Amino acid sequence: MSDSTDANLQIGEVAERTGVTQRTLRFYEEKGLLRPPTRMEGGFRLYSDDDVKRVQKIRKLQDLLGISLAEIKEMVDAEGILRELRAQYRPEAALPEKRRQLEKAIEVTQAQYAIVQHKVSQMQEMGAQLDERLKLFASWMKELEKLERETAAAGR
Amino acid sequence: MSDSTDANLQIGEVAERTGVTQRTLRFYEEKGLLRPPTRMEGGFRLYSDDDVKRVQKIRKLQDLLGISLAEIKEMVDAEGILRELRAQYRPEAALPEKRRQLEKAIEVTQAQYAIVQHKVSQMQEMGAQLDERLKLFASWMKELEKLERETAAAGR
DNA sequence: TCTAACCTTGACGTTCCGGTAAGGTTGTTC
DNA sequence: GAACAACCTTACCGGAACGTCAAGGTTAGA
Repeated sequence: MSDSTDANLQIGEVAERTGVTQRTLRFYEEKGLLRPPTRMEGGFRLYSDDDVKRVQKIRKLQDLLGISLAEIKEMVDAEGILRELRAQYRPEAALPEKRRQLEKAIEVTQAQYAIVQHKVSQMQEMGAQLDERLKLFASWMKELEKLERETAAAGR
Repeated sequence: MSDSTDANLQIGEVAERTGVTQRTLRFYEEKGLLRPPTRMEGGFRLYSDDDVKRVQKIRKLQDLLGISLAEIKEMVDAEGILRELRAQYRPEAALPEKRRQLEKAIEVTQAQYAIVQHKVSQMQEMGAQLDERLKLFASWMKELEKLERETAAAGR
């Protein structure tokens, strides 16, 4: 079984895999969205596959939901809790602590779900409007073409 | 029939109706997203109902599609063309010009439609994942509660 | 006429990075 | 083992899309 936390990717590799710039990866680190990676002797950053996944998650949340990095941090931190919960499932002790973590994760996930549902319905509405408009344009275009043919025939 | 281009709203009114700040309205004007409004003698800006609608359109595009103001400008300009086409429908003259405008409007609208469809499907996928996760959380929660009850019973 | 509420134009601050500079590290080749 | 390209480091400036004062002008009502 592979330890998925072994860090062996340099920043360039991660940038390529995730489609973000090295600048962005350092920025996320600065803002606490990525844990400070381990370093080589010379100071080069070393990332793990988990880091790659985390970056991909961040980008998806940004792209689809269009929310701030601060909010995204809350969400991905909740993901971290999920991993923790799953990993040490279950030491039987510290039940109240686990319960709080789980409640927090549920809360964040529900909020995220609500945003998604809301946006989906808004966008479907928008899509319908655009579709109608395209049909209108198509009919206008036919009108125009007819007029053009008539003009051409008259001018002949 | 009311001339919808009569400008009688001050910037504060418009800000309130649209939910954006006055700063944002001035910024949109600066960037060409809103036509420079007429002014009162003292220099106060006067907006029309059409301006309000335009601002609402801009915000919706930004919020739902998360695209740049430059791209939004293209889209709302295309809307303007639509209004023009509809208004002077049809002076019979300048057909090639009209055709080009219409083609541009169709192109922009189709691009917008494609973005919407793509995002909708991505978000639906995300919604499904979140739903699954919530179910998982719910089952964990039940587990936790069972453990708590057992612990309480043993400690009694 | 005076005052509260509203507006004006700056100018600087913030978020989320992109670009570029000036220099250190790594790995390969001669 | 010295050179060299490719890769990395920190650091700082720039831009988009505004937020937030600041200092003063305008309007409408008492």
